Amino acid sequence: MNTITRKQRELQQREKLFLDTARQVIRDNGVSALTMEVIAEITEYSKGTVYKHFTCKEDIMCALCAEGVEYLISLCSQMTEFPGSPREKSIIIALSYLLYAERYPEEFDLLVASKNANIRQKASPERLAVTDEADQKITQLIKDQIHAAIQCGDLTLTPDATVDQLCLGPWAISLGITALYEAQDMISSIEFPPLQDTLYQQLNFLLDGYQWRPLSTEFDYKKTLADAALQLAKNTDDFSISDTLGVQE
Amino acid sequence: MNTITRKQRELQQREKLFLDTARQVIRDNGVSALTMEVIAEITEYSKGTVYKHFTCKEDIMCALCAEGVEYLISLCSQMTEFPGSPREKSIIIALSYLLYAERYPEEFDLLVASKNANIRQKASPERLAVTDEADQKITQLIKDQIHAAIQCGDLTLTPDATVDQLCLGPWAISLGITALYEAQDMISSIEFPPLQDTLYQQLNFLLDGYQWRPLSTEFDYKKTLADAALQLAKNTDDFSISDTLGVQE
DNA sequence: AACATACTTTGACGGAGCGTCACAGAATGA
DNA sequence: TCATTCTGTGACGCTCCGTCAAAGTATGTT
Repeated sequence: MNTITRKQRELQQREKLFLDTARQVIRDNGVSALTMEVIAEITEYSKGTVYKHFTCKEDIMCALCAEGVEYLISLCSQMTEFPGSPREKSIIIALSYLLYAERYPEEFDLLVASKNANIRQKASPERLAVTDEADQKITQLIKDQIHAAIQCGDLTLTPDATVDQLCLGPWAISLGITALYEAQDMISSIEFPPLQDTLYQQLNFLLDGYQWRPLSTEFDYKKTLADAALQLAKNTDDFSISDTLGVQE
Repeated sequence: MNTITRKQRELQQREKLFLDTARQVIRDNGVSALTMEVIAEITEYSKGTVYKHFTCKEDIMCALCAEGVEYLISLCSQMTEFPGSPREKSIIIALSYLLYAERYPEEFDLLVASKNANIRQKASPERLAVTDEADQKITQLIKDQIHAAIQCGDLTLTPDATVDQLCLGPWAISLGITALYEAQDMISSIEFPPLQDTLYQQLNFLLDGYQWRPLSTEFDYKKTLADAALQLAKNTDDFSISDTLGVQE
């Protein structure tokens, strides 16, 4: 009877092994180095066995994305535990995104690529449901802040703007800026300041445009960021985080 | 003597033929259908000849991107000839971007993908220089509006914001929103209003955050958009443009 | 223990597509 | 007419994908 659960457990473990291996390959040698054969070789299973878990290469990529978003969520929830206004927390969420993109650029590329139809239509529906669930959780985090801001009077919805729309803005600007920065070497027409500065600044402009109080002119969000980074650094024992976010005590 | 120029002309014509063919393949059957063999077959040349023009598949993709941006620039310059304030023109530029993305989603995917390192590092340096030049032109269009706005007092730079940074914002938000909309079927957590509404709205919020006058509360940019769309429709004899931009008389 | 049955794993295989290069063929010039 | 140079070709080798028949292993039955 409990052999079934043992089998299932083993299967789960193996899936984790495959995914961990895939992630490591990407971190070491980039997305282009990720092949089914390589995963099979490293894990000492055969290709056929890998295909028992993942319908195709895109399926693995989407699975990695979902895990990436889950990691992002764990960063966010650690950082938003820190007390602060909804706007402070929103900024912290966006900068968690950046933290992820800076540390694992190859995986972030995957995240951008997986928003593309050609990848998604190959992945299995089951896998896509999982990635959707992860996306749902992270948008919920942002939506929560928007709702909280409305509740406490920091933010007032204009008739033609919904919570969903306000949520799209920060998401899009984080995605867009980070994607552009990936290509900065190839765009000579613009002088790129450090990524974190641009994202911090543009996000503040956008939220100021929403009239989301306290405005960036009324409150120093740099301090929020520094505190949150320190908090996270303590939690994870990793003090390079403060560097990445460009905050110094 | 002039046989050299004839040869060159023929070569240029053939390159155009290859690119037009590639674009058509993508429009008809998507990026995944684009193979070197297919281009050779359709044009009735051999694969080797195609490789005389393009170092690899990514090279063709980057060439198509550059042409796409050139098309975008032609849209923009048509629309910005229309009289208006710098902010009006900036909004028109962003919505040209949308116009392109809506009409040729597959080609827009390419544009997003080509911002990714894995594509760029395969393409030839010569080709990348051309795409960079195109990017340069379009950022210049935005920068021109920012400079004009500063000149006439509509916009004041804060000490920590440069023209380049202000230029990144609208670019990133246009890119980010359009990319997210490509994936909207797979993101169930957000109710997506029509793309043009979201972009129009978020861009206004962002520019309001810049304190770029006239603010969206002081001026009806919907009218600008409708006028510009009508202008472009007349220029191109294509009245579906007004529909795409969601403006009605 | 011996056998039957069901499940798991394997890697050889066919296929798609990339990029190359030796050679065939055309153009140019002497 | 022949030599030389330039151009185009497509067969070939390679990599990687995804499949599937067959080998191997576990479980259950007598």
